[in-house]
Amino acid sequence: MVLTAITRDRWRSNFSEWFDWVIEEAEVYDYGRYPVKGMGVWMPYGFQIRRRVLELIRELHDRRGHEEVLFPLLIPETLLRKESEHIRGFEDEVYWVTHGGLEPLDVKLALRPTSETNITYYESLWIKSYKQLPKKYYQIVSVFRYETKATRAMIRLREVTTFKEAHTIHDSFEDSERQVLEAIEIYRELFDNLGIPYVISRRPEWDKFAGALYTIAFDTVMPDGRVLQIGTAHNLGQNFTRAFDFKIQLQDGSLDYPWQTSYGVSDRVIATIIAVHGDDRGLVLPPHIAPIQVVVIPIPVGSEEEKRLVLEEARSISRVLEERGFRVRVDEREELRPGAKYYYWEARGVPVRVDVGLEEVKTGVLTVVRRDTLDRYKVAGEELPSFIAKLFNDITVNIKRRAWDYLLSSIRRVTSMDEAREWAGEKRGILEMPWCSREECARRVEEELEVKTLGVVWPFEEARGLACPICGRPAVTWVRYAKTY
RNA sequence: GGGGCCGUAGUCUAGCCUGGCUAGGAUGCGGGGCUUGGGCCCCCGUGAUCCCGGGUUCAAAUCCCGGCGGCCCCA
Repeated sequence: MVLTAITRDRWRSNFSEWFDWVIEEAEVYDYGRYPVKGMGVWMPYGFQIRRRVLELIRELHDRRGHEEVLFPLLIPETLLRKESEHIRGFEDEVYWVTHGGLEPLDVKLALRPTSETNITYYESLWIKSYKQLPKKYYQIVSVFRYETKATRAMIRLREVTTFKEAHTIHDSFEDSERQVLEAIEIYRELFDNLGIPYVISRRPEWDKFAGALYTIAFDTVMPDGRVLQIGTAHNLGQNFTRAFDFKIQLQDGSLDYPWQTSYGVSDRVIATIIAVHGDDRGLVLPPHIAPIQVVVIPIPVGSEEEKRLVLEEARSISRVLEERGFRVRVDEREELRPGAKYYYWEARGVPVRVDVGLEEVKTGVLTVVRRDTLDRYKVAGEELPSFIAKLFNDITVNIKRRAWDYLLSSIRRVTSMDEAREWAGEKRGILEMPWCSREECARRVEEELEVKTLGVVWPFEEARGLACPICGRPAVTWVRYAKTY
């Protein structure tokens, strides 16, 4: 009866294949069949997961005074080219609309790769005074990037269908700095809420957002040991407002360019929920975002009368749980046997299962199984709602701790290149080394270990008394490297 | 940026090298029977412009060229 230990062998050793399998098996996202590279379809079950994540994102922004807006998808070339660093960073991956019907357009139209330019244009029309600031806008939209590298479902797309981009504007540099901190707090809260572990790094100069003063990034470690960027926050300084010649009146009556920040998260948040919590049987969803939180499986055995009793009991349990606010489904399908249903709902990550057979009907004691560990419990019927509520909490805590344990065990802090080379032999996770902060040294490490620089540990951490393992100069801080997606 | 592998029912796959028969199987789906405490079994049925376009040939899923798409490795 108990062949219910969870395994994560495929999850760990064959992550790409596992990921493609799970999003299809759980009917989250149909990828690879659409006749345009890098584009996929959110299926009903996946859409519901996505919707709950978006609700959370909206709540976190709204609570802190952000206002949701919706800007046009098409950005004329003239706007996109206003800020020179910005266009240089995006130029080779922009999709262009060049025709209206058969007519070639005078001004090409970009499918937005991001919206700094058209939003700044409107801000310059709307905002005239420091009294209107700070202003915090956000939108959740599709963005397009003509990726030339291999695309992957939900992780590297040409149409990013779920891009939450926030754009803020301030009357001083200090206030924009405070805003970057708020952005970091929002993302901490978002990822903590979803049980997603992360490290925060300040990206190196050569890898910051095109047009920004600097970029703070959230990264996580995938089961295969490669690192995925899951959120970024940029201080844009006055770069865009200068480019748009956008000035406001300050308290002392003078005119100056306002300061901006922008920060974003994408489909990758959902991909990460799937990746960090899943196992060889499929999804493991945090209860608060699971479309179905409890599935009741009737086990119809015996006489017709006994089958009827079992089904009625299953329905009655479902009603009670629904009244308590749980999202419940009774799987009454007659063509599937209970075992097949277990696999079905486990693949979809339903947090809790309740089995109802003749035994349960007779004794009033129910069999409850939690998805994250597959542990079984015997629970008296009247205690079921409170038991499940507590179980949700346990599951949330357990999967978060498990994910954090994995991330923390993937970080290796070293002080010499010998140790770094040893780490590179395994190529799993994140390497942290003292750094003199010169690009030259980081580039040497990138080249020798075949990694990318994630950036310096944020918040800033002194590397007291240590030397840069490359040049031997005194180290200023700690820097992170990893193989990335 | 460079290299390699691959594309056959919804899905997975055999056949391709060595061109020729009704493109075979599994799974799924529809119907029927039997069953139901961890992916039951049996019968019948259904489903493929063999990715697209061009070429070679009496004949192309198979060989050649181009495109589109997917996966992997290296920089």
